[in-house]
Amino acid sequence: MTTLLGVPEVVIDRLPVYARMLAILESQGRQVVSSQELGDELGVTPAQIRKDLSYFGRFGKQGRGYNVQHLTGELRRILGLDQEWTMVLVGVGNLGRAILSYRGFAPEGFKIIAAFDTHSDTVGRTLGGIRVYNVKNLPQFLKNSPADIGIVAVNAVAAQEVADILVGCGIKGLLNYAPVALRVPDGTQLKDIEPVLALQSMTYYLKGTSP
Amino acid sequence: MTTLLGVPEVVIDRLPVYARMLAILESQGRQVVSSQELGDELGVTPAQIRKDLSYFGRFGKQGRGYNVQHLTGELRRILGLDQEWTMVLVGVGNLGRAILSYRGFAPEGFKIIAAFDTHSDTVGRTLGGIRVYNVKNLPQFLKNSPADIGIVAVNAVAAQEVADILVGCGIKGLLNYAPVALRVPDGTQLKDIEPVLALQSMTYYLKGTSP
DNA sequence: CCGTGTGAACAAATTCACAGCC
DNA sequence: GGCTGTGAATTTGTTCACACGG
Repeated sequence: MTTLLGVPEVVIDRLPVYARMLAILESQGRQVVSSQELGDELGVTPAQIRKDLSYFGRFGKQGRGYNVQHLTGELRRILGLDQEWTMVLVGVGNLGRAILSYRGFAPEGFKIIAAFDTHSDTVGRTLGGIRVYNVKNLPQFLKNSPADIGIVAVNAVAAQEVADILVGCGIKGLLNYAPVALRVPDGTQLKDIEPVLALQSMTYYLKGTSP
Repeated sequence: MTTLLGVPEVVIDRLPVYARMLAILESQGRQVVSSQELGDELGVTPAQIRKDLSYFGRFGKQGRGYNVQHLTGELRRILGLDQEWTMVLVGVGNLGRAILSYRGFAPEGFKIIAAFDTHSDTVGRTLGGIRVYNVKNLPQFLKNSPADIGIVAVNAVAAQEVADILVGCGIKGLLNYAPVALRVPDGTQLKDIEPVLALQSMTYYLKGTSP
């Protein structure tokens, strides 16, 4: 038992992992799963799964485990995945175009509704079914069609400025692909996608290994 | 003072962030920086920076701070960024092609030397300057040209099989773009790039916000 | 029995606070 | 006076272990 606020962020970060595995089990027709089995699949201790879930309620049955379908639904509800989320993309260079053509967002309910750039050669085009507008029109656009999340896909130099614009338009969640530490106000969610940082910490452990 | 092993992983994960900021300061001609200033830039407490650095040595001067150029070099050496790292990519679909054309790896010393797929229409082609081979030839290729890191860019279903092949060929580091929890043996480094998981935990905090 | 839910015990990480040196 | 480096204190997170219900 814990208040709705005050759930550690690490716990929130693990819930989507559980939800994803549960969805797989559900698609396989699995009815029930124990924290032990789920932990084995994910490389996590059963105690951690039970403790994480206990922040939100009592979803299991002693002696049996968790009903897969029910728990999947509960987690999706807790995470807010029972609704569709709208996103705008800023930066339609190489990286931005790759994000526009990425097929992984839509099936999970994340929908890019528009893209923005400054280059006159991309503005006005339609890429991957998404219209590209001049970034000047971003505030106006968001006034008419509010979006939940902004994707920052510009270079490192422009990223902070773009983040500030998005935040200024009322966007409360940023997914940042630019290799820079963005500063956002309290209450704004920021998640970084940083393959280079991931590699740069990995190499610390690879140093001792035979090449 | 601490042994070379036993540095917490969270610390290792922060070092590249420090190194990146220091490189920016260095390029601006900055000579000296304090933990306070560095922390302000990155949104991190000065105490954390000092404690993190203290695992590896004494790099600062009391009353002054850290020599930017020296500390940058030390961090790059600690992380193993003073050498070039070679990578092979497996999976040349939409996502794989985006990774091949990503311009962020090379300047940091991460070089993709070959790509692999099963589809006969991509095998044999050259994309972004990288030759695409049949995945059957992966073990043979790595025997001749060992690589440090494997990039997994296949779909979720094939990802574990690909990971097993790479690990079987002696690869000790995996960068996984597939939306699945891979299982790798102890001693193998695994880093996941998971934009969807990032979004799915972000929505927990966005739920309470006005749309 | 089995497996959850959970307080208690433990471990890890962060922050404090200050001695010591520039 | 300013700022590092670091033990100690504190906070945060994980694991244990067992009472209880199915």
